[in-house]
Amino acid sequence: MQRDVFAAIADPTRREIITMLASQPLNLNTVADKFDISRPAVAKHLKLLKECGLIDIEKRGRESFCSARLDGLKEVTDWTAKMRAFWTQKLDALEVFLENDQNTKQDKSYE
Amino acid sequence: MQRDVFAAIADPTRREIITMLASQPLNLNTVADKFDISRPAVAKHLKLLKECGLIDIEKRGRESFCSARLDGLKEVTDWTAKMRAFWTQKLDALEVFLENDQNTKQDKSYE
DNA sequence: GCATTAGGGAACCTTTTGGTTTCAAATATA
DNA sequence: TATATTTGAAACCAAAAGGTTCCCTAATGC
Repeated sequence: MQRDVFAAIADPTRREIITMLASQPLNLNTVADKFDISRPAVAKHLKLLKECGLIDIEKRGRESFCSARLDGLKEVTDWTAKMRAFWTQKLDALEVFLENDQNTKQDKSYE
Repeated sequence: MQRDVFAAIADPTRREIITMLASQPLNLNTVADKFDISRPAVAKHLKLLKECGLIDIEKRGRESFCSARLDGLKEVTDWTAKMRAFWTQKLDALEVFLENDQNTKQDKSYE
Protein backbone atom coordinates (compact mmCIF):
# COMPACT_ATOMS: atom_id res chain seq x y z
CA MET A 1 0.00 0.00 0.00
CA GLN A 2 1.78 3.08 -1.25
CA ARG A 3 0.65 6.28 0.30
CA ASP A 4 3.23 8.94 -0.37
CA VAL A 5 1.54 11.58 -2.48
CA PHE A 6 4.89 13.21 -3.26
CA ALA A 7 6.16 10.00 -4.80
CA ALA A 8 2.89 9.57 -6.67
CA ILE A 9 3.21 12.87 -8.51
CA ALA A 10 6.91 12.40 -9.17
CA ASP A 11 6.17 10.39 -12.29
CA PRO A 12 5.28 12.46 -15.39
CA THR A 13 2.89 9.82 -16.72
CA ARG A 14 0.97 9.87 -13.47
CA ARG A 15 0.78 13.64 -13.58
CA GLU A 16 -0.67 13.39 -17.08
CA ILE A 17 -3.20 10.85 -15.90
CA ILE A 18 -4.21 13.13 -13.06
CA THR A 19 -4.58 16.03 -15.45
CA MET A 20 -6.79 13.94 -17.72
CA LEU A 21 -8.98 12.71 -14.91
CA ALA A 22 -9.28 16.16 -13.38
CA SER A 23 -11.25 17.20 -16.43
CA GLN A 24 -13.46 14.13 -16.57
CA PRO A 25 -13.78 10.54 -15.37
CA LEU A 26 -12.64 7.84 -17.79
CA ASN A 27 -12.45 4.10 -17.83
CA LEU A 28 -9.14 2.28 -17.75
CA ASN A 29 -8.79 1.48 -21.45
CA THR A 30 -9.62 5.02 -22.46
CA VAL A 31 -6.86 6.30 -20.24
CA ALA A 32 -4.45 3.65 -21.52
CA ASP A 33 -5.15 4.55 -25.15
CA LYS A 34 -3.76 8.03 -24.56
CA PHE A 35 -0.30 6.70 -23.82
CA ASP A 36 2.31 4.77 -25.77
CA ILE A 37 2.96 2.41 -22.92
CA SER A 38 1.01 -0.81 -22.44
CA ARG A 39 -2.34 -1.12 -20.70
CA PRO A 40 -0.91 -3.04 -17.71
CA ALA A 41 1.61 -0.26 -17.21
CA VAL A 42 -1.14 2.35 -17.09
CA ALA A 43 -3.19 0.09 -14.84
CA LYS A 44 -0.29 0.00 -12.39
CA HIS A 45 -0.12 3.77 -12.34
CA LEU A 46 -3.85 3.98 -11.75
CA LYS A 47 -3.64 1.48 -8.94
CA LEU A 48 -0.91 3.45 -7.25
CA LEU A 49 -2.85 6.69 -7.63
CA LYS A 50 -5.83 5.01 -6.06
CA GLU A 51 -3.75 3.68 -3.17
CA CYS A 52 -2.61 7.14 -2.23
CA GLY A 53 -6.09 8.58 -2.56
CA LEU A 54 -5.62 10.78 -5.61
CA ILE A 55 -8.21 8.97 -7.71
CA ASP A 56 -11.23 6.73 -7.27
CA ILE A 57 -11.71 3.55 -9.28
CA GLU A 58 -15.31 2.49 -9.45
CA LYS A 59 -16.16 -0.84 -11.00
CA ARG A 60 -19.28 -0.88 -13.16
CA GLY A 61 -19.88 -4.21 -14.79
CA ARG A 62 -16.68 -5.07 -16.60
CA GLU A 63 -15.48 -1.48 -16.72
CA SER A 64 -13.39 0.48 -14.23
CA PHE A 65 -14.25 4.13 -14.11
CA CYS A 66 -11.52 6.35 -12.79
CA SER A 67 -12.13 9.80 -11.41
CA ALA A 68 -9.97 12.40 -9.73
CA ARG A 69 -10.07 12.94 -6.01
CA LEU A 70 -7.49 15.63 -5.66
CA ASP A 71 -7.89 16.85 -2.12
CA GLY A 72 -4.87 14.68 -1.32
CA LEU A 73 -2.78 17.22 -3.19
CA LYS A 74 -3.38 19.64 -0.36
CA GLU A 75 -0.53 18.01 1.52
CA VAL A 76 1.81 18.91 -1.33
CA THR A 77 0.47 22.41 -1.75
CA ASP A 78 0.77 23.03 1.97
CA TRP A 79 4.32 21.81 2.23
CA THR A 80 5.62 23.68 -0.80
CA ALA A 81 3.79 26.85 0.21
CA LYS A 82 5.22 26.61 3.70
CA MET A 83 8.76 26.12 2.42
CA ARG A 84 8.51 29.00 0.02
CA ALA A 85 6.99 31.26 2.64
CA PHE A 86 9.74 30.40 5.09
CA TRP A 87 12.37 31.06 2.51
CA THR A 88 10.84 34.33 1.32
CA GLN A 89 10.57 35.49 4.88
CA LYS A 90 14.25 34.80 5.38
CA LEU A 91 15.08 36.77 2.29
CA ASP A 92 12.96 39.68 3.46
CA ALA A 93 14.60 39.64 6.86
CA LEU A 94 17.99 39.66 5.23
CA GLU A 95 17.03 42.57 3.06
CA VAL A 96 15.89 44.59 6.06
CA PHE A 97 19.09 43.68 7.81
CA LEU A 98 21.20 44.85 4.93
CA GLU A 99 19.26 48.09 4.56
CA ASN A 100 19.51 48.96 8.23
CA ASP A 101 23.13 48.16 8.73
CA GLN A 102 25.36 48.66 5.74
CA ASN A 103 28.54 48.78 7.74
CA THR A 104 28.46 45.57 9.67
CA LYS A 105 30.14 42.84 7.74
CA GLN A 106 28.47 39.75 9.06
CA ASP A 107 30.26 37.20 6.98
CA LYS A 108 28.00 34.36 8.05
CA SER A 109 24.95 35.85 6.37
CA TYR A 110 23.97 34.65 2.95
CA GLU A 111 23.30 36.44 -0.32
CA MET B 1 21.72 16.35 -14.87
CA GLN B 2 18.46 15.85 -13.02
CA ARG B 3 16.03 18.69 -13.26
CA ASP B 4 12.61 17.41 -12.31
CA VAL B 5 11.57 19.24 -9.17
CA PHE B 6 8.72 16.80 -8.62
CA ALA B 7 11.17 13.91 -8.50
CA ALA B 8 13.47 15.91 -6.24
CA ILE B 9 10.87 16.33 -3.52
CA ALA B 10 9.62 12.76 -3.85
CA ASP B 11 12.29 11.54 -1.45
CA PRO B 12 11.55 12.07 2.26
CA THR B 13 15.20 12.61 3.12
CA ARG B 14 15.46 15.37 0.54
CA ARG B 15 12.33 17.01 1.89
CA GLU B 16 13.90 16.96 5.34
CA ILE B 17 17.06 18.50 3.97
CA ILE B 18 15.06 21.23 2.30
CA THR B 19 13.19 21.92 5.53
CA MET B 20 16.46 22.18 7.41
CA LEU B 21 18.05 24.51 4.90
CA ALA B 22 14.95 26.66 4.67
CA SER B 23 15.53 27.75 8.25
CA GLN B 24 19.27 28.24 7.98
CA PRO B 25 22.26 27.53 5.73
CA LEU B 26 24.51 24.69 6.81
CA ASN B 27 27.65 23.04 5.58
CA LEU B 28 27.63 19.52 4.22
CA ASN B 29 28.85 17.69 7.32
CA THR B 30 26.36 19.46 9.56
CA VAL B 31 23.55 18.36 7.31
CA ALA B 32 24.93 14.83 7.12
CA ASP B 33 25.16 14.56 10.91
CA LYS B 34 21.39 14.98 11.16
CA PHE B 35 20.78 11.72 9.33
CA ASP B 36 21.57 8.10 9.95
CA ILE B 37 22.75 7.54 6.42
CA SER B 38 26.33 8.08 5.34
CA ARG B 39 27.84 11.41 4.37
CA PRO B 40 28.26 10.46 0.70
CA ALA B 41 24.57 9.57 0.58
CA VAL B 42 23.63 12.99 1.89
CA ALA B 43 26.11 14.60 -0.47
CA LYS B 44 24.35 12.93 -3.38
CA HIS B 45 21.00 14.28 -2.25
CA LEU B 46 22.49 17.75 -1.93
CA LYS B 47 24.00 17.51 -5.37
CA LEU B 48 20.66 16.50 -6.86
CA LEU B 49 18.87 19.32 -5.06
CA LYS B 50 21.44 21.74 -6.43
CA GLU B 51 21.02 20.40 -9.96
CA CYS B 52 17.33 21.13 -9.96
CA GLY B 53 17.80 24.55 -8.46
CA LEU B 54 16.30 24.01 -5.01
CA ILE B 55 19.50 24.79 -3.12
CA ASP B 56 22.78 26.61 -3.60
CA ILE B 57 26.12 25.09 -2.68
CA GLU B 58 28.80 27.67 -2.09
CA LYS B 59 32.34 26.55 -1.54
CA ARG B 60 34.37 28.43 1.08
CA GLY B 61 37.75 27.02 1.67
CA ARG B 62 37.31 23.37 2.35
CA GLU B 63 33.69 23.73 3.38
CA SER B 64 30.54 23.59 1.28
CA PHE B 65 27.78 25.83 2.54
CA CYS B 66 24.32 24.87 1.45
CA SER B 67 21.37 27.22 1.41
CA ALA B 68 17.78 26.97 0.25
CA ARG B 69 16.65 28.51 -3.01
CA LEU B 70 13.03 27.50 -3.03
CA ASP B 71 11.49 29.50 -5.84
CA GLY B 72 11.75 26.32 -7.90
CA LEU B 73 8.93 24.93 -5.79
CA LYS B 74 6.59 27.37 -7.50
CA GLU B 75 6.22 24.89 -10.34
CA VAL B 76 4.90 22.32 -7.90
CA THR B 77 2.64 24.73 -6.08
CA ASP B 78 1.21 25.96 -9.36
CA TRP B 79 0.49 22.50 -10.70
CA THR B 80 -1.13 21.17 -7.56
CA ALA B 81 -3.16 24.32 -7.08
CA LYS B 82 -4.33 24.15 -10.67
CA MET B 83 -5.37 20.52 -10.36
CA ARG B 84 -7.22 21.09 -7.13
CA ALA B 85 -8.96 24.14 -8.53
CA PHE B 86 -9.96 22.24 -11.63
CA TRP B 87 -11.25 19.40 -9.56
CA THR B 88 -13.19 21.61 -7.17
CA GLN B 89 -14.72 23.43 -10.09
CA LYS B 90 -15.79 20.11 -11.58
CA LEU B 91 -17.36 19.09 -8.33
CA ASP B 92 -19.30 22.31 -8.21
CA ALA B 93 -20.41 21.89 -11.81
CA LEU B 94 -21.43 18.33 -11.10
CA GLU B 95 -23.47 19.46 -8.18
CA VAL B 96 -25.31 21.99 -10.33
CA PHE B 97 -25.74 19.36 -13.00
CA LEU B 98 -27.23 16.88 -10.60
CA GLU B 99 -29.54 19.49 -9.20
CA ASN B 100 -30.75 20.53 -12.64
CA ASP B 101 -30.97 17.20 -14.39
CA GLN B 102 -31.25 13.98 -12.52
CA ASN B 103 -31.76 11.76 -15.55
CA THR B 104 -29.05 12.59 -18.10
CA LYS B 105 -26.15 10.16 -18.27
CA GLN B 106 -22.59 11.31 -18.74
CA ASP B 107 -20.86 10.75 -22.06
CA LYS B 108 -17.54 9.00 -22.57
CA SER B 109 -15.77 11.50 -24.79
CA TYR B 110 -12.39 12.79 -23.80
CA GLU B 111 -10.90 16.17 -24.65
C1' DG C 1 -24.38 -20.17 -26.75
C1' DC C 2 -20.34 -17.90 -28.52
C1' DA C 3 -17.30 -14.31 -29.69
C1' DT C 4 -15.76 -9.98 -28.05
C1' DT C 5 -14.37 -6.65 -24.79
C1' DA C 6 -12.50 -4.79 -20.26
C1' DG C 7 -9.67 -5.60 -16.99
C1' DG C 8 -6.72 -8.38 -13.39
C1' DG C 9 -2.52 -10.47 -12.42
C1' DA C 10 1.68 -13.21 -12.71
C1' DA C 11 6.37 -13.66 -14.41
C1' DC C 12 10.00 -11.45 -16.08
C1' DC C 13 13.39 -7.77 -17.57
C1' DT C 14 16.12 -3.40 -17.45
C1' DT C 15 17.17 0.94 -15.54
C1' DT C 16 17.19 4.00 -11.78
C1' DT C 17 17.58 5.00 -7.04
C1' DG C 18 19.50 5.18 -2.67
C1' DG C 19 22.75 3.37 -0.20
C1' DT C 20 27.54 1.59 1.03
C1' DT C 21 32.83 1.44 1.55
C1' DT C 22 37.11 3.13 0.24
C1' DC C 23 40.47 6.31 -1.19
C1' DA C 24 42.36 10.75 -2.77
C1' DA C 25 42.67 15.81 -2.67
C1' DA C 26 42.52 20.15 -0.65
C1' DT C 27 42.45 23.21 3.25
C1' DA C 28 43.24 24.30 8.22
C1' DT C 29 45.67 23.93 12.32
C1' DA C 30 49.11 22.63 15.94
C1' DT D 1 55.90 20.37 8.44
C1' DA D 2 52.86 17.03 10.11
C1' DT D 3 48.26 16.10 11.14
C1' DA D 4 43.44 16.58 11.24
C1' DT D 5 39.29 18.03 8.87
C1' DT D 6 36.03 18.51 4.95
C1' DT D 7 34.77 17.14 0.85
C1' DG D 8 34.91 14.80 -3.90
C1' DA D 9 34.57 10.82 -6.41
C1' DA D 10 34.81 6.04 -7.85
C1' DA D 11 33.25 1.25 -7.56
C1' DC D 12 29.94 -1.48 -6.15
C1' DC D 13 25.30 -3.40 -4.46
C1' DA D 14 20.38 -4.35 -3.42
C1' DA D 15 15.93 -2.96 -3.96
C1' DA D 16 12.44 -0.43 -6.18
C1' DA D 17 10.43 1.53 -10.31
C1' DG D 18 8.63 1.24 -14.70
C1' DG D 19 7.99 -1.40 -18.33
C1' DT D 20 6.88 -5.74 -21.10
C1' DT D 21 4.33 -10.19 -22.66
C1' DC D 22 1.18 -13.73 -21.81
C1' DC D 23 -2.83 -15.65 -20.02
C1' DC D 24 -7.06 -15.79 -17.29
C1' DT D 25 -11.74 -14.26 -15.73
C1' DA D 26 -15.89 -11.91 -16.16
C1' DA D 27 -19.30 -9.03 -18.38
C1' DT D 28 -21.59 -7.82 -22.82
C1' DG D 29 -23.39 -8.06 -27.44
C1' DC D 30 -24.78 -10.82 -31.19
